[in-house]
Amino acid sequence: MFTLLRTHIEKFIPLGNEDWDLLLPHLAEIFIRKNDYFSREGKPCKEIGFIVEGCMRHFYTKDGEEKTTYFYFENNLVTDYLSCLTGKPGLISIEALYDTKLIVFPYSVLTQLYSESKVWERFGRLIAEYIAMGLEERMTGLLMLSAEERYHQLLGSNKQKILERIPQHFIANYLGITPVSLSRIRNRMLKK
Amino acid sequence: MFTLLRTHIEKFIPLGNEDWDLLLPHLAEIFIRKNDYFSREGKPCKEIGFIVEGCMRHFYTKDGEEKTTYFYFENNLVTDYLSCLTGKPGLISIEALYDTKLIVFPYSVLTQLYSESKVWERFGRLIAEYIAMGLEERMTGLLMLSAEERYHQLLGSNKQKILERIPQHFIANYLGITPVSLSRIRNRMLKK
DNA sequence: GAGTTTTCTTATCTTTTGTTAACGTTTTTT
DNA sequence: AAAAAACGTTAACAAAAGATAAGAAAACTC
Repeated sequence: MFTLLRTHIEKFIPLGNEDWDLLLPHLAEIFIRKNDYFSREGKPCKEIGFIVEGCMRHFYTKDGEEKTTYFYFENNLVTDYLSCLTGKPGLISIEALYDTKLIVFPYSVLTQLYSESKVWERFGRLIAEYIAMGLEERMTGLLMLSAEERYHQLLGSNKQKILERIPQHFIANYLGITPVSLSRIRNRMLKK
Repeated sequence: MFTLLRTHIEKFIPLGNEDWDLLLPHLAEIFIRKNDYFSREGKPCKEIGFIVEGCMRHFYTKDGEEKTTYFYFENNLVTDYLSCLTGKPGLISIEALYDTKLIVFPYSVLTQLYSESKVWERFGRLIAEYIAMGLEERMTGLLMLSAEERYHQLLGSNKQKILERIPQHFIANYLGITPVSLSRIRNRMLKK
Protein backbone atom coordinates (compact mmCIF):
# COMPACT_ATOMS: atom_id res chain seq x y z
CA MET A 1 0.00 0.00 0.00
CA PHE A 2 2.57 2.58 1.07
CA THR A 3 4.95 1.20 -1.56
CA LEU A 4 3.23 3.38 -4.16
CA LEU A 5 4.64 6.40 -2.38
CA ARG A 6 8.06 4.81 -2.08
CA THR A 7 8.08 4.12 -5.80
CA HIS A 8 7.18 7.72 -6.48
CA ILE A 9 9.94 9.06 -4.27
CA GLU A 10 12.40 6.74 -5.96
CA LYS A 11 11.70 8.47 -9.25
CA PHE A 12 13.76 11.25 -7.69
CA ILE A 13 16.29 9.36 -5.60
CA PRO A 14 17.00 5.75 -4.66
CA LEU A 15 16.01 4.98 -1.07
CA GLY A 16 17.71 2.46 1.16
CA ASN A 17 15.44 0.60 3.55
CA GLU A 18 16.93 2.56 6.42
CA ASP A 19 15.90 5.81 4.70
CA TRP A 20 12.40 4.58 4.04
CA ASP A 21 12.05 3.38 7.59
CA LEU A 22 12.57 6.92 8.81
CA LEU A 23 9.42 8.03 7.06
CA LEU A 24 7.27 4.91 7.27
CA PRO A 25 6.05 5.25 10.87
CA HIS A 26 4.64 8.68 10.09
CA LEU A 27 2.51 7.62 7.15
CA ALA A 28 -1.25 7.35 7.35
CA GLU A 29 -3.97 6.56 4.89
CA ILE A 30 -6.91 8.91 4.69
CA PHE A 31 -9.97 9.45 2.51
CA ILE A 32 -11.33 12.77 1.40
CA ARG A 33 -14.84 12.89 0.04
CA LYS A 34 -15.67 14.77 -3.11
CA ASN A 35 -15.90 18.53 -2.39
CA ASP A 36 -14.14 18.17 0.93
CA TYR A 37 -10.87 19.95 1.60
CA PHE A 38 -7.29 18.84 1.89
CA SER A 39 -6.14 22.35 2.74
CA ARG A 40 -7.96 25.57 3.28
CA GLU A 41 -7.35 29.22 2.53
CA GLY A 42 -6.44 31.05 5.71
CA LYS A 43 -5.11 27.97 7.49
CA PRO A 44 -1.48 26.88 7.46
CA CYS A 45 -1.00 23.66 5.51
CA LYS A 46 1.05 21.24 7.56
CA GLU A 47 0.60 18.00 5.64
CA ILE A 48 1.97 16.44 2.51
CA GLY A 49 -0.35 14.11 0.65
CA PHE A 50 0.20 11.50 -2.01
CA ILE A 51 -2.82 10.67 -4.13
CA VAL A 52 -3.45 6.96 -4.41
CA GLU A 53 -6.82 7.34 -6.07
CA GLY A 54 -8.89 10.32 -7.15
CA CYS A 55 -7.90 13.88 -7.90
CA MET A 56 -7.94 17.37 -6.46
CA ARG A 57 -7.95 20.98 -7.52
CA HIS A 58 -6.03 23.93 -6.19
CA PHE A 59 -7.85 27.26 -6.21
CA TYR A 60 -7.73 30.87 -5.17
CA THR A 61 -10.68 33.00 -4.20
CA LYS A 62 -10.88 36.40 -5.85
CA ASP A 63 -13.86 38.73 -5.59
CA GLY A 64 -15.83 35.85 -4.12
CA GLU A 65 -15.09 33.66 -7.14
CA GLU A 66 -13.04 30.52 -7.15
CA LYS A 67 -10.23 30.37 -9.69
CA THR A 68 -8.76 26.92 -10.19
CA THR A 69 -5.06 27.14 -10.91
CA TYR A 70 -3.80 23.61 -10.54
CA PHE A 71 -4.79 19.97 -10.50
CA TYR A 72 -3.35 17.02 -8.65
CA PHE A 73 -3.68 13.47 -9.92
CA GLU A 74 -3.10 9.91 -8.90
CA ASN A 75 0.46 8.99 -8.09
CA ASN A 76 1.44 12.54 -7.34
CA LEU A 77 2.20 14.57 -4.29
CA VAL A 78 -0.22 17.25 -3.21
CA THR A 79 0.27 20.09 -0.77
CA ASP A 80 0.10 23.85 -0.40
CA TYR A 81 3.82 24.09 -0.96
CA LEU A 82 3.99 27.81 -0.34
CA SER A 83 2.23 27.53 3.00
CA CYS A 84 4.44 24.61 4.05
CA LEU A 85 7.60 26.50 3.13
CA THR A 86 6.65 29.73 4.82
CA GLY A 87 4.60 28.32 7.68
CA LYS A 88 2.05 31.04 6.97
CA PRO A 89 -1.69 30.63 6.39
CA GLY A 90 -2.47 29.30 2.93
CA LEU A 91 -3.60 31.67 0.20
CA ILE A 92 -5.32 28.80 -1.57
CA SER A 93 -7.58 25.86 -0.93
CA ILE A 94 -7.23 22.30 -2.17
CA GLU A 95 -10.42 20.36 -2.69
CA ALA A 96 -11.19 16.82 -3.81
CA LEU A 97 -12.83 16.68 -7.24
CA TYR A 98 -13.78 13.06 -6.59
CA ASP A 99 -13.60 10.79 -3.60
CA THR A 100 -9.88 10.59 -3.05
CA LYS A 101 -7.61 8.18 -1.22
CA LEU A 102 -4.36 9.61 0.09
CA ILE A 103 -1.23 8.73 1.96
CA VAL A 104 -0.33 11.63 4.25
CA PHE A 105 2.47 12.67 6.55
CA PRO A 106 3.32 15.90 8.35
CA TYR A 107 5.56 18.39 6.62
CA SER A 108 7.39 18.75 9.93
CA VAL A 109 8.51 15.14 9.58
CA LEU A 110 10.01 15.95 6.23
CA THR A 111 11.96 18.93 7.57
CA GLN A 112 13.11 16.71 10.42
CA LEU A 113 14.32 14.15 7.89
CA TYR A 114 16.14 16.89 5.99
CA SER A 115 18.27 17.42 9.06
CA GLU A 116 18.73 13.76 9.92
CA SER A 117 19.55 12.30 6.55
CA LYS A 118 21.61 13.27 3.53
CA VAL A 119 19.35 11.24 1.30
CA TRP A 120 16.23 13.06 2.43
CA GLU A 121 17.87 16.44 2.20
CA ARG A 122 18.76 15.64 -1.37
CA PHE A 123 15.23 14.52 -2.06
CA GLY A 124 14.06 17.89 -0.75
CA ARG A 125 16.33 19.65 -3.20
CA LEU A 126 15.32 17.50 -6.14
CA ILE A 127 11.62 17.89 -5.53
CA ALA A 128 12.01 21.67 -5.19
CA GLU A 129 13.98 21.76 -8.44
CA TYR A 130 11.31 19.66 -10.12
CA ILE A 131 8.57 22.00 -8.95
CA ALA A 132 10.55 25.03 -10.10
CA MET A 133 10.98 23.50 -13.56
CA GLY A 134 7.26 22.83 -13.84
CA LEU A 135 6.39 26.36 -12.79
CA GLU A 136 8.92 27.83 -15.17
CA GLU A 137 7.43 25.92 -18.08
CA ARG A 138 3.91 26.90 -17.23
CA MET A 139 4.84 30.53 -16.77
CA THR A 140 6.57 30.62 -20.11
CA GLY A 141 3.39 29.33 -21.70
CA LEU A 142 1.38 32.08 -20.04
CA LEU A 143 3.77 34.78 -21.22
CA MET A 144 4.51 33.52 -24.71
CA LEU A 145 1.44 31.73 -25.99
CA SER A 146 -2.10 32.77 -26.78
CA ALA A 147 -4.94 31.12 -24.90
CA GLU A 148 -5.62 28.96 -27.94
CA GLU A 149 -2.00 27.89 -28.20
CA ARG A 150 -1.98 27.06 -24.50
CA TYR A 151 -5.04 24.89 -24.92
CA HIS A 152 -3.42 23.06 -27.82
CA GLN A 153 -0.28 22.60 -25.78
CA LEU A 154 -2.35 21.14 -22.97
CA LEU A 155 -4.09 18.76 -25.34
CA GLY A 156 -0.74 17.60 -26.66
CA SER A 157 0.87 17.16 -23.26
CA ASN A 158 0.99 14.27 -20.88
CA LYS A 159 -1.65 16.13 -18.91
CA GLN A 160 -4.33 15.12 -21.35
CA LYS A 161 -5.78 13.12 -18.52
CA ILE A 162 -6.73 16.47 -17.03
CA LEU A 163 -9.27 16.73 -19.77
CA GLU A 164 -10.85 13.38 -19.30
CA ARG A 165 -12.62 13.96 -16.07
CA ILE A 166 -12.45 17.61 -15.19
CA PRO A 167 -15.16 20.20 -15.81
CA GLN A 168 -14.27 22.63 -18.55
CA HIS A 169 -14.66 25.77 -16.53
CA PHE A 170 -11.86 24.59 -14.24
CA ILE A 171 -9.65 24.02 -17.25
CA ALA A 172 -10.50 27.49 -18.48
CA ASN A 173 -9.29 28.91 -15.15
CA TYR A 174 -6.14 26.84 -15.43
CA LEU A 175 -5.49 28.37 -18.86
CA GLY A 176 -6.14 31.84 -17.52
CA ILE A 177 -9.32 32.49 -19.50
CA THR A 178 -13.07 32.37 -18.92
CA PRO A 179 -15.21 29.30 -19.56
CA VAL A 180 -17.00 31.16 -22.36
CA SER A 181 -13.69 31.88 -24.01
CA LEU A 182 -12.63 28.26 -23.84
CA SER A 183 -15.92 27.21 -25.34
CA ARG A 184 -15.27 29.53 -28.28
CA ILE A 185 -11.80 28.13 -28.79
CA ARG A 186 -13.22 24.61 -28.87
CA ASN A 187 -15.87 25.71 -31.30
CA ARG A 188 -13.26 27.21 -33.62
CA MET A 189 -11.26 24.00 -33.49
CA LEU A 190 -14.24 21.93 -34.53
CA LYS A 191 -14.74 24.04 -37.63
CA LYS A 192 -11.23 23.43 -38.89
CA MET B 1 35.30 41.37 -3.22
CA PHE B 2 33.98 37.82 -3.12
CA THR B 3 32.46 38.52 0.28
CA LEU B 4 29.44 40.04 -1.44
CA LEU B 5 28.59 36.60 -2.72
CA ARG B 6 29.21 35.01 0.65
CA THR B 7 26.87 37.52 2.27
CA HIS B 8 24.23 36.69 -0.29
CA ILE B 9 24.52 32.96 0.29
CA GLU B 10 24.30 33.52 4.01
CA LYS B 11 20.86 35.02 3.52
CA PHE B 12 19.89 31.41 2.93
CA ILE B 13 22.19 29.50 5.23
CA PRO B 14 25.09 30.29 7.59
CA LEU B 15 28.42 29.23 6.14
CA GLY B 16 31.41 28.08 8.15
CA ASN B 17 34.78 29.09 6.79
CA GLU B 18 35.41 25.48 5.85
CA ASP B 19 32.22 25.52 3.71
CA TRP B 20 33.13 28.77 2.05
CA ASP B 21 36.63 27.52 1.35
CA LEU B 22 35.17 24.71 -0.72
CA LEU B 23 33.72 27.21 -3.16
CA LEU B 24 36.25 30.03 -2.99
CA PRO B 25 38.95 28.55 -5.27
CA HIS B 26 36.42 28.20 -8.07
CA LEU B 27 35.29 31.80 -8.10
CA ALA B 28 36.28 34.24 -10.80
CA GLU B 29 35.46 37.81 -11.56
CA ILE B 30 34.32 38.66 -15.07
CA PHE B 31 32.91 41.61 -16.95
CA ILE B 32 30.19 41.48 -19.55
CA ARG B 33 29.72 44.45 -21.80
CA LYS B 34 26.33 45.91 -22.51
CA ASN B 35 24.51 43.79 -25.11
CA ASP B 36 26.89 40.87 -24.66
CA TYR B 37 25.66 37.50 -23.47
CA PHE B 38 25.95 35.58 -20.24
CA SER B 39 24.13 32.59 -21.72
CA ARG B 40 22.81 31.85 -25.13
CA GLU B 41 19.80 30.08 -26.57
CA GLY B 42 20.84 26.73 -27.99
CA LYS B 43 23.90 26.38 -25.79
CA PRO B 44 23.91 24.61 -22.43
CA CYS B 45 24.44 27.02 -19.55
CA LYS B 46 27.15 25.72 -17.26
CA GLU B 47 27.86 28.75 -15.09
CA ILE B 48 26.29 30.47 -12.14
CA GLY B 49 26.80 34.19 -11.92
CA PHE B 50 26.38 36.70 -9.13
CA ILE B 51 25.89 40.27 -10.21
CA VAL B 52 28.16 42.70 -8.42
CA GLU B 53 27.29 45.63 -10.62
CA GLY B 54 24.95 46.10 -13.56
CA CYS B 55 21.92 44.14 -14.66
CA MET B 56 20.78 41.58 -17.18
CA ARG B 57 17.68 40.41 -18.97
CA HIS B 58 16.45 36.91 -19.69
CA PHE B 59 14.61 36.45 -22.99
CA TYR B 60 13.06 33.97 -25.35
CA THR B 61 12.96 34.24 -29.10
CA LYS B 62 9.58 33.63 -30.71
CA ASP B 63 8.82 34.23 -34.37
CA GLY B 64 12.11 36.09 -34.64
CA GLU B 65 11.13 38.45 -31.83
CA GLU B 66 12.76 38.70 -28.46
CA LYS B 67 10.47 38.45 -25.45
CA THR B 68 12.03 39.53 -22.19
CA THR B 69 10.67 37.45 -19.32
CA TYR B 70 12.98 38.19 -16.43
CA PHE B 71 15.53 40.62 -15.06
CA TYR B 72 18.53 40.08 -12.85
CA PHE B 73 19.91 42.79 -10.62
CA GLU B 74 22.85 43.61 -8.42
CA ASN B 75 23.41 41.31 -5.49
CA ASN B 76 21.52 38.47 -7.10
CA LEU B 77 22.37 35.21 -8.70
CA VAL B 78 21.89 34.79 -12.42
CA THR B 79 21.80 31.64 -14.50
CA ASP B 80 19.72 29.67 -16.96
CA TYR B 81 18.48 27.48 -14.14
CA LEU B 82 16.51 25.15 -16.39
CA SER B 83 19.50 24.47 -18.60
CA CYS B 84 21.76 23.91 -15.58
CA LEU B 85 19.30 21.46 -14.04
CA THR B 86 18.66 19.48 -17.19
CA GLY B 87 22.08 19.85 -18.82
CA LYS B 88 20.25 20.53 -22.07
CA PRO B 89 20.76 23.48 -24.42
CA GLY B 90 19.16 26.64 -23.12
CA LEU B 91 15.80 27.81 -24.46
CA ILE B 92 16.64 31.36 -23.49
CA SER B 93 19.41 33.92 -23.66
CA ILE B 94 20.70 36.17 -20.93
CA GLU B 95 22.11 39.50 -22.00
CA ALA B 96 23.68 42.41 -20.15
CA LEU B 97 21.52 45.52 -20.17
CA TYR B 98 24.47 47.56 -18.98
CA ASP B 99 28.15 46.84 -18.49
CA THR B 100 28.01 44.23 -15.77
CA LYS B 101 30.52 42.91 -13.26
CA LEU B 102 29.99 39.34 -12.10
CA ILE B 103 31.39 36.67 -9.85
CA VAL B 104 31.08 33.33 -11.61
CA PHE B 105 31.64 29.67 -10.86
CA PRO B 106 30.75 26.46 -12.71
CA TYR B 107 27.44 24.78 -11.94
CA SER B 108 29.38 21.52 -11.86
CA VAL B 109 31.24 22.79 -8.80
CA LEU B 110 27.93 23.37 -7.08
CA THR B 111 26.67 19.85 -7.80
CA GLN B 112 30.00 18.57 -6.57
CA LEU B 113 29.53 20.53 -3.35
CA TYR B 114 26.03 19.10 -2.99
CA SER B 115 27.61 15.68 -2.70
CA GLU B 116 30.49 16.71 -0.50
CA SER B 117 28.77 18.86 2.05
CA LYS B 118 25.51 18.83 3.98
CA VAL B 119 25.56 22.60 4.21
CA TRP B 120 25.82 23.04 0.47
CA GLU B 121 23.17 20.42 -0.23
CA ARG B 122 20.87 22.35 2.06
CA PHE B 123 21.73 25.57 0.29
CA GLY B 124 20.74 23.85 -2.96
CA ARG B 125 17.38 22.96 -1.51
CA LEU B 126 16.76 26.40 -0.05
CA ILE B 127 17.62 28.21 -3.24
CA ALA B 128 15.38 25.89 -5.27
CA GLU B 129 12.54 26.49 -2.82
CA TYR B 130 13.13 30.22 -3.02
CA ILE B 131 12.99 30.12 -6.81
CA ALA B 132 9.83 28.02 -6.73
CA MET B 133 8.15 30.51 -4.41
CA GLY B 134 9.04 33.38 -6.69
CA LEU B 135 7.71 31.59 -9.74
CA GLU B 136 4.52 30.63 -7.95
CA GLU B 137 3.87 34.22 -6.98
CA ARG B 138 4.51 35.49 -10.46
CA MET B 139 2.33 32.82 -12.05
CA THR B 140 -0.52 33.62 -9.73
CA GLY B 141 -0.31 37.22 -10.83
CA LEU B 142 -0.48 36.19 -14.47
CA LEU B 143 -3.53 34.01 -13.88
CA MET B 144 -5.46 36.17 -11.48
CA LEU B 145 -4.70 39.77 -12.31
CA SER B 146 -5.32 41.97 -15.32
CA ALA B 147 -2.33 43.52 -17.07
CA GLU B 148 -3.10 46.79 -15.36
CA GLU B 149 -3.27 45.18 -11.93
CA ARG B 150 0.00 43.42 -12.61
CA TYR B 151 1.64 46.71 -13.48
CA HIS B 152 0.37 48.27 -10.28
CA GLN B 153 1.62 45.29 -8.33
CA LEU B 154 5.03 45.72 -9.92
CA LEU B 155 5.08 49.40 -9.08
CA GLY B 156 4.24 48.60 -5.48
CA SER B 157 6.77 45.80 -5.10
CA ASN B 158 10.39 45.79 -4.09
CA LYS B 159 11.14 45.42 -7.79
CA GLN B 160 10.45 49.07 -8.41
CA LYS B 161 14.10 49.36 -9.22
CA ILE B 162 13.23 47.44 -12.36
CA LEU B 163 11.48 50.52 -13.54
CA GLU B 164 14.27 52.93 -12.90
CA ARG B 165 16.62 51.88 -15.59
CA ILE B 166 14.91 49.42 -17.87
CA PRO B 167 13.26 50.27 -21.20
CA GLN B 168 9.49 50.06 -21.04
CA HIS B 169 9.08 47.58 -23.85
CA PHE B 170 11.05 45.03 -21.82
CA ILE B 171 8.78 45.63 -18.87
CA ALA B 172 5.78 45.16 -21.15
CA ASN B 173 7.15 41.74 -22.15
CA TYR B 174 7.68 40.91 -18.50
CA LEU B 175 4.03 41.72 -17.83
CA GLY B 176 2.92 39.62 -20.80
CA ILE B 177 1.63 42.52 -22.91
CA THR B 178 2.83 44.64 -25.81
CA PRO B 179 4.68 47.92 -25.37
CA VAL B 180 1.74 49.77 -26.91
CA SER B 181 -0.56 48.23 -24.37
CA LEU B 182 1.66 49.26 -21.47
CA SER B 183 1.82 52.77 -22.81
CA ARG B 184 -1.98 52.89 -22.78
CA ILE B 185 -2.10 51.67 -19.21
CA ARG B 186 0.33 54.38 -18.17
CA ASN B 187 -1.71 56.96 -20.01
CA ARG B 188 -4.88 55.86 -18.21
CA MET B 189 -3.09 56.11 -14.87
CA LEU B 190 -2.00 59.68 -15.53
CA LYS B 191 -5.56 60.77 -16.17
CA LYS B 192 -6.74 59.57 -12.78
C1' DG C 1 27.46 67.80 -33.17
C1' DA C 2 25.17 65.62 -37.13
C1' DG C 3 22.98 61.64 -38.15
C1' DT C 4 21.19 57.31 -36.85
C1' DT C 5 18.88 54.30 -33.79
C1' DT C 6 16.07 53.38 -29.94
C1' DT C 7 12.30 54.45 -27.20
C1' DC C 8 7.81 56.00 -26.09
C1' DT C 9 3.44 57.75 -27.27
C1' DT C 10 -0.65 58.30 -29.98
C1' DA C 11 -4.09 57.10 -33.49
C1' DT C 12 -6.71 53.79 -36.20
C1' DC C 13 -8.38 49.44 -37.11
C1' DT C 14 -8.89 44.50 -36.07
C1' DT C 15 -8.97 40.63 -33.13
C1' DT C 16 -9.45 38.59 -28.88
C1' DT C 17 -11.40 38.28 -24.58
C1' DG C 18 -14.71 39.46 -20.98
C1' DT C 19 -19.60 40.04 -19.41
C1' DT C 20 -24.14 38.91 -19.18
C1' DA C 21 -27.90 36.35 -20.28
C1' DA C 22 -30.52 32.66 -22.36
C1' DC C 23 -31.11 27.85 -23.41
C1' DG C 24 -30.79 22.83 -23.39
C1' DT C 25 -28.53 18.99 -21.18
C1' DT C 26 -26.72 16.45 -17.59
C1' DT C 27 -25.95 15.60 -12.84
C1' DT C 28 -27.13 15.88 -8.17
C1' DT C 29 -30.25 16.28 -4.45
C1' DT C 30 -34.21 15.31 -1.94
C1' DA D 1 -39.59 10.77 -9.85
C1' DA D 2 -39.47 15.65 -9.42
C1' DA D 3 -36.91 19.67 -8.40
C1' DA D 4 -32.71 22.00 -8.13
C1' DA D 5 -28.10 22.80 -9.30
C1' DA D 6 -24.22 22.52 -12.33
C1' DC D 7 -22.40 22.51 -16.94
C1' DG D 8 -21.45 23.72 -21.69
C1' DT D 9 -22.72 26.38 -25.64
C1' DT D 10 -24.22 30.35 -28.08
C1' DA D 11 -25.42 35.23 -28.90
C1' DA D 12 -24.94 40.21 -28.30
C1' DC D 13 -22.50 43.79 -26.66
C1' DA D 14 -18.51 46.02 -24.19
C1' DA D 15 -13.82 46.24 -22.92
C1' DA D 16 -9.15 45.07 -23.51
C1' DA D 17 -5.38 43.97 -26.18
C1' DG D 18 -2.84 43.23 -30.61
C1' DA D 19 -1.02 45.11 -35.14
C1' DT D 20 0.57 48.70 -37.73
C1' DA D 21 2.09 53.13 -38.68
C1' DA D 22 3.49 57.83 -37.73
C1' DG D 23 5.77 61.20 -35.14
C1' DA D 24 8.49 63.29 -31.26
C1' DA D 25 12.03 62.87 -27.94
C1' DA D 26 16.00 60.76 -26.04
C1' DA D 27 20.12 58.05 -26.43
C1' DC D 28 23.79 56.42 -28.91
C1' DT D 29 27.40 56.39 -32.75
C1' DC D 30 30.88 58.06 -35.46
